[in-house]
Amino acid sequence: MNTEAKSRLLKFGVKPSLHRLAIMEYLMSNLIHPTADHIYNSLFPFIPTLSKTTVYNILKLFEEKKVIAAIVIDGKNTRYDADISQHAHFQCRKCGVVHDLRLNDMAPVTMDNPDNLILDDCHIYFRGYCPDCVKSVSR
Amino acid sequence: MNTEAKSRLLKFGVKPSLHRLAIMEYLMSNLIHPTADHIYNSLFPFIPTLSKTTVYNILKLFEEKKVIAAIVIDGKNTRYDADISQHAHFQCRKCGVVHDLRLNDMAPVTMDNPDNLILDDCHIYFRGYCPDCVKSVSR
DNA sequence: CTTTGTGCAAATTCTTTGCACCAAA
DNA sequence: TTTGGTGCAAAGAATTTGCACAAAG
Repeated sequence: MNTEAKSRLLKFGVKPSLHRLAIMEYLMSNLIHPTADHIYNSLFPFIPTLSKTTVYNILKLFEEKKVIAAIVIDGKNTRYDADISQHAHFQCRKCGVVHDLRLNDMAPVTMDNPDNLILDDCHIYFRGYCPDCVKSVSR
Repeated sequence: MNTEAKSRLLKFGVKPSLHRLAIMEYLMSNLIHPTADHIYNSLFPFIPTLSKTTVYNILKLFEEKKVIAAIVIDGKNTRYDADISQHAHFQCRKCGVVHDLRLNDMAPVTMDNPDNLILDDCHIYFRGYCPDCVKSVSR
């Protein structure tokens, strides 16, 4: 059911076209931090009229409206996450998979902000190796 | 004087060629998180034989040897930082400038790591607007 | 010599843009 | 009938690769 996807879009002021709903629903039910390419390839079999430009357009719109979060870790592919709660990410240097990590017990943090920067959002990510990959890597 | 640059390279097991020294020295005295392009353009006038490929080669080598840190925030340009102490970054959404931010009083952090991921490094960055840019942005 | 560093040009990859068409309000 | 969503092809930008030459030990 894409009623959840629909209300999510409406909540953030995004008009729910069929393609937008499909992508939103895909993101909500596949919290694997997919790339634009991944999303396109997954949906194309079911929506043969879908174009990659549209996927990029829609992801950009979603990000601007803050419906989803864009995750940039390796500078190669931008990944997308329908889970916009505050959490950290991990990416394996070898296979590239991205996992969620939830930090516990983080004390209130203060920081010097001598330049009076306006801070919008905070991203935390770790890099390393997943158990499968670490075996096959000479480190 | 590039004696600091030289000892830095030797410390991390990088043979100090002239180009490597020049780039290392540039990074150590310009903690502005430059891009590969920025480094190339800054050094080219003084080293006319320098090629961009070499800049990329050397930066990649430095990063692998952990002489410097690569900073990926916007997925557009990788930036490089000779300051490898643990600190956070800020990038302005408008002008793209990157600043350092130092977090104080962070309590020991625990996290669930159900997948037994091997965590190598941690990056923290904020996005927002610098004081100059926030004026000219309708938000 | 043999290894390593460098450089040119071409290729690759991800993403954006220009523009035209189509659908909905 | 005006706005906005979509799609194709081309452009763009950052980085990598293949290969050849040069330098160093």
